[in-house]
Amino acid sequence: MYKTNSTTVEIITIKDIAKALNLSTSTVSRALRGSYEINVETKRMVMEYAERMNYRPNPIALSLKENRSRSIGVIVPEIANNFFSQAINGMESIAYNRGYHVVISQNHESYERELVSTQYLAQRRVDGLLVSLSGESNDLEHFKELQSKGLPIVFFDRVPQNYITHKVTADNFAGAYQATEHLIQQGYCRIAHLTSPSWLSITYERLEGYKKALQDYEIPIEESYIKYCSHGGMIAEEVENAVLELIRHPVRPDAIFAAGDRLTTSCMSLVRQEGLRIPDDVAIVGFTNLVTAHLLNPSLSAVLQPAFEMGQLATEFLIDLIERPKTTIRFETKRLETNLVIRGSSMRPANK
Amino acid sequence: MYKTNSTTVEIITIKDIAKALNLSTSTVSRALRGSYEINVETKRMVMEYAERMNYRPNPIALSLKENRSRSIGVIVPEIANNFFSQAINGMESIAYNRGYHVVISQNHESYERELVSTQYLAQRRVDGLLVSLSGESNDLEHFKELQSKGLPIVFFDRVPQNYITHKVTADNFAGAYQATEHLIQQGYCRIAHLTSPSWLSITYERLEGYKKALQDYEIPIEESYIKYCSHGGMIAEEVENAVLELIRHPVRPDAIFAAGDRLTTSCMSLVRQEGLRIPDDVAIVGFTNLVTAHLLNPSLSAVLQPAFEMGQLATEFLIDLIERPKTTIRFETKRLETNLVIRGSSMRPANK
DNA sequence: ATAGATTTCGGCAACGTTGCCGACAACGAT
DNA sequence: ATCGTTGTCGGCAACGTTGCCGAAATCTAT
Repeated sequence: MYKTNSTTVEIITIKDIAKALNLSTSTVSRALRGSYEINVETKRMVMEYAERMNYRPNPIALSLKENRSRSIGVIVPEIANNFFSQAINGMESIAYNRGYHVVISQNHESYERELVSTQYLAQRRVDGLLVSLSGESNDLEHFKELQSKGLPIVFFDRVPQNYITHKVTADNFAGAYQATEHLIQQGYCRIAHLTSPSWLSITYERLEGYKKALQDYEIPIEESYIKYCSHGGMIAEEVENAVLELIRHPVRPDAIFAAGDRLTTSCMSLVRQEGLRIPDDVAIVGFTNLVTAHLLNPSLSAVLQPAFEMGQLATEFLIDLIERPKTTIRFETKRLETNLVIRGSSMRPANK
Repeated sequence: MYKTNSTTVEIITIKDIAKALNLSTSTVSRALRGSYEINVETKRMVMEYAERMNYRPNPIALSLKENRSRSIGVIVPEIANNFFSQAINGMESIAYNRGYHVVISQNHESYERELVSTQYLAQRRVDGLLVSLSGESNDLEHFKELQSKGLPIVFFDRVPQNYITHKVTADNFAGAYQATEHLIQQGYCRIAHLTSPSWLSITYERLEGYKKALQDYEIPIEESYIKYCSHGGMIAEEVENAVLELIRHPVRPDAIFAAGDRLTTSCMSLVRQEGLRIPDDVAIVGFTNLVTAHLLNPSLSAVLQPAFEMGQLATEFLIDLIERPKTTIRFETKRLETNLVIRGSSMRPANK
């Protein structure tokens, strides 16, 4: 007895099958997709042979022919960010179920790299794009051009204002409002806001929530308490300057509401490095999905975004756009609720 | 005066250029690559027109023709892991400089998904693969088959033992030795080890380092102090059971050396949840690149891996394999030094 | 002036696949 | 017997690009 080796060593094509079975390539092709035009017996033969030889259609040839790839491109600022990696997991969960692959790309908060990633994915004929804007992107022509060519794009998290398509965000306004209100209710009244580049949607919305909470509690808005980091925390020096300016402010804030993983962690580091206690000297609430929030010293109060669900929803939107016939679509902007988790970093100190 | 619109709206191909300029596609093709066979004047004309129309060669057509894609595939267990995301950044830094794109894929510690990812990338004709094995992978036939078909593969971090190719790892043995030795020197003597699936290279090497340190200091090895989590921390219950078994051990360990982000953070959570103090009741050292390590409560002692450099090195290896003519290569296994950072979680308590 | 060399370009095929059209046989209906 | 129908299949073209071969025109050398 000898052992049959059923695993392929060479890559087999439809041509090889045709040759081996004395058929034409078109017949094999149709047999494999089960066309009614082909004799049942022939179909069986072809399918068995294909199975045995472990035939897999060449997706590149299909992409070239059909001008699509059954994959969707994702462009995020950083994968080393809990929010984004969770969102990506949500995207994968939906995409795979609907027969799409997910191609991940980073823009590293750079407009240049966002451009390059976008071009790359478009050239590889992804069927759609899921995008969270880089901190540098105010020009969106590259997206608009692709969309006008028929490439569906759905934005999530960092979405552009004047852009007509589906968008998925967290309710940044409400999240920021709750965080600020919580700080106020804990007795803090000089509340600073450390945030991302001013032109980003998330920045604006969170800022508005922050301001509204202050107004509702009749706390004057102090502009020098609001610090933008135009590189979103990618440049350590920038964050350092911002935080130090807050800490060394003539009237030092007694609380900081920080946006994003990096800003929040940097903020905590610097505050402690400067010898201040959290929350006794400065309380902190972060707009972050850090998985280690509960392990920090002190444990970090945080506004959580439903990252996984946002990824899922954005993907469902996108795939609908891809597969829906060219009906006129009413584009939606979906806001998902955030979740404020209160921990040690924002608790009212005993002596206050 | 009217505004000339220089941006393309339609995707332009070499055929379009040929038609517009009354040339053949082959001439245009050669003109664009600057072939000596083409008249300087013609070349100029073609190039100018291509530039103006924003021509970009279709990478899919090229992939089909040349059977390669100028991109390399990366398969990691999780991108939501500081070590891997840092490594990926290292990969990108090298790859882009050498004209390759990086396609990221996750296996979520599952053999099934590793298979799917591998097939996908291979079918998309990536020029090479950078792989860190899933916690479930002991069968490596899918990689061997691809390699035998000529696809270069470089493993990093979690590398297979019996597999002939380049490999890049941290010096897990030395890192574990140092961590264990440090704990011993701090006065801990019942040192447990919480680690990844037993069949992974990193598990074995770290375990050996841990054992060697114990031996060198004449501390008996207690097998019940060694806990494997065969899903690498992906399943909360598994980690919980392992940690609880340690904590509720008749002779409770006074220190835990944990491997990986998830195992370390889960371990800290559970230990504290059980009402034990770190490091007073149980000291902890993690084999992890957690960026928040210094912010944890207590700050976490950790063995750091040079993730970025590992990514770079692995990519250099891979691209060399891709581009090197079929010379007989001496495959290397490179070990990079780890870095033990000592913080609060492993300091000797005062009363000991 | 003629043969050969050089310059400059076009045609064809191929990568793997599918859509479209046409071919041919067998069949039933008139 | 003739015609249209149905069932099966093959051939060709196309997606975008490049390699190979050949062809025409011009130039060089004798």
